[in-house]
Amino acid sequence: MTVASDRTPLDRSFFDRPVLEVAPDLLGRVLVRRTLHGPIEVRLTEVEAYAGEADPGSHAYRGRTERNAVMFGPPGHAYVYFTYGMWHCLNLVCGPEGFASGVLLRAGEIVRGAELARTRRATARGDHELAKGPARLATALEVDRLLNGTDVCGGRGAGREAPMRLLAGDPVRPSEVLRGPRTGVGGDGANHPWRFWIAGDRTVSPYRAHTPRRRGPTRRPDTTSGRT
DNA sequence: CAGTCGATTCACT
DNA sequence: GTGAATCGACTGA
Repeated sequence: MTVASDRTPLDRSFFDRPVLEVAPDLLGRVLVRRTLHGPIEVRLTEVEAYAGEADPGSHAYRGRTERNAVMFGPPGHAYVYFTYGMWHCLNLVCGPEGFASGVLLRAGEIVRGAELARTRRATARGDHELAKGPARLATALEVDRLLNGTDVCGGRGAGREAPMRLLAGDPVRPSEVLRGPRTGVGGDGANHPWRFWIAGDRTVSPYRAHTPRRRGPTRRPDTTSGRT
């Protein structure tokens, strides 16, 4: 018998803890995304922690920039970035403020609004693939840079109108949580086991090691042909 | 200011 | 398993 998911919104104190404590605690929680066409809800099954300016794998490494500014702000806000010229990824900022930590939401199970999600994720072969991967999750939830900085704890008055909220859901038992190295992270940041996922869940994305960019001859404009 | 490459995904061999 | 797609942030000169 399945216990009904707890729809109590999580408040800011949930995020105002060390990121390595928050990350595994996010598994089984439910993120509600309110779109123009209706709500989409995802039960988080895979996350990764990024731990401050000293973490070589983090966008916050080497300090604050315009892009990563949200990570340096208060916990409970969304850090959304654009990558590979076509994808968005969604993070939730953790405490303490100024430490620049965040949790990348890597995968989840769409538990409401699958039809809506499917319109943006037409190539998904099954519902379990709708949010199987960080860019897929952001796409399924219609998350883009406009949501960067969004308060997911919904301050006063933001309640029902908030574009994103995090609900208590059904946190998983520690015995169900596995951890390992972060996906796609290279260099000195590769070895920390800061990726957390729910054991045996089909919506968890496959691990991939960092793939260094193929170094080819740089194609520069051919100045030896054409008119001179 | 130009070069490099990314917390990825998809099509194809 | 390999390579392309695609653009903007970041870096170093």
